[in-house]
Amino acid sequence: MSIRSDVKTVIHDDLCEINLVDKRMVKKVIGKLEDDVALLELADLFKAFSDSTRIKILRALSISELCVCDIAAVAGISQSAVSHQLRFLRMSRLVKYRKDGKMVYYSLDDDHVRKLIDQGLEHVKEER
Amino acid sequence: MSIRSDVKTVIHDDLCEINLVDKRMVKKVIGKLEDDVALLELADLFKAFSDSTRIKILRALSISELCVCDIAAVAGISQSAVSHQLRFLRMSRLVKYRKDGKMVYYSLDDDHVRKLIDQGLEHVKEER
DNA sequence: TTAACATCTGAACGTATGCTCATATGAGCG
DNA sequence: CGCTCATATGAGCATACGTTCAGATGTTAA
Repeated sequence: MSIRSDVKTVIHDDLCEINLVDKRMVKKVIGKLEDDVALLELADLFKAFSDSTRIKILRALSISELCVCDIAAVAGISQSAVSHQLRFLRMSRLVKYRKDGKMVYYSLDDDHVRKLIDQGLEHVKEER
Repeated sequence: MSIRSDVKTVIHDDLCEINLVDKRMVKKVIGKLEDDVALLELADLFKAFSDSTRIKILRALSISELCVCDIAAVAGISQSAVSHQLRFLRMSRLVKYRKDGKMVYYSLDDDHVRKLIDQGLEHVKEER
């Protein structure tokens, strides 16, 4: 019930008071900012790209559709690890798959994925 | 010294032998794939975007330069947490800063960062 | 100099993450 | 049917990560 007077605290709801340097700009930024759910989804999207195994898989699939064991060969990791990561990518809707007998072939679900990887690679390459 | 006969094992160096379904395609993909270091850097780049606090900070900075305490206000988290994440982003060379007295103002280091966020947002918004 | 303030930093702690290992499922084949 | 192969999955474990807390640093102003 009491009003917090802790210096470090900023009450977020109504943008008050304490410790704000440029109140107007803070309001403006909060106004433009996407809602928390969207930003969480955005973070989760990038999370899919943030592991070296997964990015290798995604990059490989951006070159060609591949079956699970060939993905493992390309990425140089165990089939089990690949399978776990593919599940992650499937659930993130970044890859799709088709079954052919006992084989399962994976490919990118969406061209955005390719674009994101390309954009990222561009940045990485510039940093050299 | 002994040659592994474990079925699950694929010797990566010379693309051999066991469990490869489409040997030609595997070779082709490996040929096109960036080297491990580049892919690791790529994963690290995306890692910077993969946390909801960091993406919030980056997105806020893509709207306007802000000082630390205003970032904390916008993101709704403690100044200390912000500071730790800013260090991360600084070391990833995604943000730059200028000092003005005791204040420190952060902004995006590079337009690629903005592009990546925009591209990601586009994907997220389409998924609805 | 002292006080107040903005920011930074290290340690500690709980949680999330990615791997391995063992095993399950499910298709093709003899 | 029973075997093999391709893939999937659950448990367990070690490591990585993000936060908080306490305190350090550095700047401004009285």
